[in-house]
Amino acid sequence: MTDTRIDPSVVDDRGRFDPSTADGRWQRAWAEAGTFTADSDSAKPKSYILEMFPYPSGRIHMGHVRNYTMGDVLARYQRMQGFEVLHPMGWDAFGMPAENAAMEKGVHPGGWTRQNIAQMKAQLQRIGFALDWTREFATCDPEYYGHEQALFVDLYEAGLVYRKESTVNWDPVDMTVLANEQVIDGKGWRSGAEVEKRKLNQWFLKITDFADDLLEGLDNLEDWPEKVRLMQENWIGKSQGLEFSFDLSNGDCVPVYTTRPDTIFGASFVAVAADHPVAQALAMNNCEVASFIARCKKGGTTAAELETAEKLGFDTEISARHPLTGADLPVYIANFVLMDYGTGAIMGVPGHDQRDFDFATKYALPITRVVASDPARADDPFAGEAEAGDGVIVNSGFLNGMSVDDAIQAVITRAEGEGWGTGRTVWRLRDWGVSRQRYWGTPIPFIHCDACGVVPVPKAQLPVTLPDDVNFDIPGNPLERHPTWKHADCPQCGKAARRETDTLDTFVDSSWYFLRFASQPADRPFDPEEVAKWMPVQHYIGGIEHAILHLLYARFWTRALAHIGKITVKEPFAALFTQGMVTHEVYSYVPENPSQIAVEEELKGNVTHRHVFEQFLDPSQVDMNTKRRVNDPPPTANSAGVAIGHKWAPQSEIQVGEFLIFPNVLETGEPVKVGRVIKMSKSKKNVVDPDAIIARHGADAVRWFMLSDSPPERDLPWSDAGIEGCSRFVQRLWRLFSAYDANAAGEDKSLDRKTHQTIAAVAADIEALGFNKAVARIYELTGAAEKAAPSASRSAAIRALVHLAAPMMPHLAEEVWAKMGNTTLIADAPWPDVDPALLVDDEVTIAIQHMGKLRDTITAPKGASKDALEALALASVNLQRSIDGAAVRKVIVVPDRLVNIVT
RNA sequence: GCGGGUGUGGCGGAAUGGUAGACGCCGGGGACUUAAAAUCCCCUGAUCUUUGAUCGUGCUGGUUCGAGUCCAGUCACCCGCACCA
Repeated sequence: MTDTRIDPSVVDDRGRFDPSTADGRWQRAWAEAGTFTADSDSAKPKSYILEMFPYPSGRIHMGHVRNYTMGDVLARYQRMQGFEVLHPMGWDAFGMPAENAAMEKGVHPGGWTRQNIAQMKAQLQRIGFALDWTREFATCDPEYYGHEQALFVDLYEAGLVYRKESTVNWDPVDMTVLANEQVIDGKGWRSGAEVEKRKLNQWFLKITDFADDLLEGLDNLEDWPEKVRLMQENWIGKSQGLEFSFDLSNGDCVPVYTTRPDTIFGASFVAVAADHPVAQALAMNNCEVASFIARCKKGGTTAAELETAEKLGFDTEISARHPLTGADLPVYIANFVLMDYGTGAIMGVPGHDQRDFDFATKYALPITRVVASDPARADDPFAGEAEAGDGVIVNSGFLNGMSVDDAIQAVITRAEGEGWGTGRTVWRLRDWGVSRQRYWGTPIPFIHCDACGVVPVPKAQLPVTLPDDVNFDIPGNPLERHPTWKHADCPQCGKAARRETDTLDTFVDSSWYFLRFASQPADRPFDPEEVAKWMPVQHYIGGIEHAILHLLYARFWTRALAHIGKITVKEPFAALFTQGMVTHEVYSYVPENPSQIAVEEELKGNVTHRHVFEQFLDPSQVDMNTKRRVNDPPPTANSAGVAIGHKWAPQSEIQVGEFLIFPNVLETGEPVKVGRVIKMSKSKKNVVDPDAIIARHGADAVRWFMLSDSPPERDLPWSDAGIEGCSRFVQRLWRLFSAYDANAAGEDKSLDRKTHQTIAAVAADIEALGFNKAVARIYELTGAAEKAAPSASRSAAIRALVHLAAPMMPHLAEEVWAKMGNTTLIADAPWPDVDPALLVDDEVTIAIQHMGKLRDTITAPKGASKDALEALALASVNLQRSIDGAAVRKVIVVPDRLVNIVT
């Protein structure tokens, strides 16, 4: 335990707690004592608490504050419970925004990133997080990405890295590859040009080698949210299906794969992808086919776009022979069939697949029912959509009457027996493409040699560092056009060769950062023994938006490193928690010109083309204080004294209690439209800057707000009233603590009970991450202690409260702790003990119901017998009035809970 | 389009199938004050014939002595969909 020798005389002793001096004082005290520096050699049990590290965008936002406050409470609580806690912080520092800033502002991505990191670190420190800053790093540090390059080479040598062609979004005007988010409505975000699909040779990681293991591992992740495990399971998408071939009328054959062989009798067409060999062959001497294929190449590459795009088909006039019925099916080239999935060709079963249904409807192809709810309904028509559900097979020869599952097996067995097809397990999961044609990322450490092919850069030459002298005046990859960087000698033959100019997906950086936090030797990525001391992460906290990609990639990367013997853990995160977003109302207005009418129509709810004129407003620009009583005349000036007169619009007023609030622009008095409560985002300007709030209310009030009210997995709506309430509570606790008297005498049994029940409940709530419930209990105990007369019990309650508040409001807790005469830090204090005898009440309230409806409540001793409770209930006047003389048919007694009389 | 989730007072929410609305915010009334701020006390789901009752957890049904909770369907919103992080 650290003796900080705090001089109690420096502690503010006036009426109010003053965060502006206290926050910094305690932040310095923790830093000087090294309170939160994790000791790998400690004999204590270890706990690794981690929140998803931030992208250094420039400013910390409320979402970060919420995320890190939750982790911080856990870290501080676990220290109080006697754990040696590792709670590190770093920066996910590579990525596109730095390059965008470079293009827009002419700054270097590295300089911009470093500056952002410095700013954001200072912001985090002002909130008083219990972080071990000695382990901080950024993924753009060559020391970090150099080790990443070494690991990438290791995986390459283990056969887990390969190259293949794959499709990217290509902007034909900017001559550059676009990220999915840079494609808006199928057009490039800068150029506005229609995006094309283009093939490039790219690097891949063999995540599919681990598909089964990643899937099975989910079963053991009991402390992960069920929904995340389900999402990952569906994403991996293991399915049993049939691969078989159609013989074509032109002599070729087309292999197809289907997960629904049970519906094979319902097939009414065959469709191939635009870049399928059959389509390509036709295009050679048919320009109609060629132009159709070119049309299919337009548009973006995302699943959502592909699946919502209009279904387009081209009838090749080739026919395919159905292997069971012998029927001739038309063969189409279709834009919704993808070469990357399965075999690049499908059998179309319109009755039982929505995409096929849409396609068949458009091209007037037959739609046959082969699955029905009941054999008698074999010829029911379709209600305008496909039926993908379960049922009984009909109109299907030897399959009739079977269940879907049995029919799948029966078709596979028959196909294998007759030799025209084979059962196959396939995965929806695809290998992970890690190539990015960008500058600001980890260079892929390979050299292309005309003689030796692709050769890894020898470990001794790592890191391959990024050149600093680059410019972003023109689009495209600066590494590609750098005058010297890409010229290197082949490590094998020594001849002139070329460096790989692709960089790694930033998801690679975040797939092993937690290992580097646990151990950071200079000469290796990590030390396996040190890693084993801390891993797996005991609590991993971050946004639900990472439910699939980041978490699956990190699970894969950890397995891959275990596979090549680098570490012993396979599963990186023992428990996962996904927190909700911080949201805020959106404020907007339409300037007086060009159209006042548009405002009024909008305010009346008649939506117009407002978006053309709509201006979003920062919450600080909006006046929410101009109000009047319902029967008062309209306001003539806003709260800043600006005349509003004709600008006042009755439709824009919001009723709150007896008042009508007129939201308006502070500076001009223009009426403001208060929109929906959505995630804080720069584009909607509904952001609240944590710094301004901390400056005004102190770190503890902000932390308290982040934990209060909303369950942590749900969205938290920011409100000024809410933060003010939190700020008041900080002062209220301070006043209560000021009333502390170490020498008070006397016992208050019921307060003792409340104190011990609260200690136990708050501990349980924190362990279950139910921070909002822990907060409510602290409010209750605070209220009870305020109302109680001075006594030893009351002093004990106040002492307990200081401990309970310590993980949540650490600055206030330290201040009070010092005022109480302690010379140690409460951050080092143990969590208070609970007396089990005080956890149970001796009296309980029993609900008395008649036919399940509450009629009365009574107080009874805990553990009273069923007979006694029944007798007490029947004695109730209210109950007897409700029964009104009817015969009692049944009495249900739930001990210590209720009695229900059934008549 | 596909996969996953959420829905309870004016607002955020609480509630092992067992008293719906704990706790907080907002609002109202009062105390203290020359006044204000701060603080403290009381009230605060709706309706009605108000010592009491009826209704009420997105919507429609079902199971149960009893449903916010379980089941079926439905609507709305949110997250993800492989190059945003």
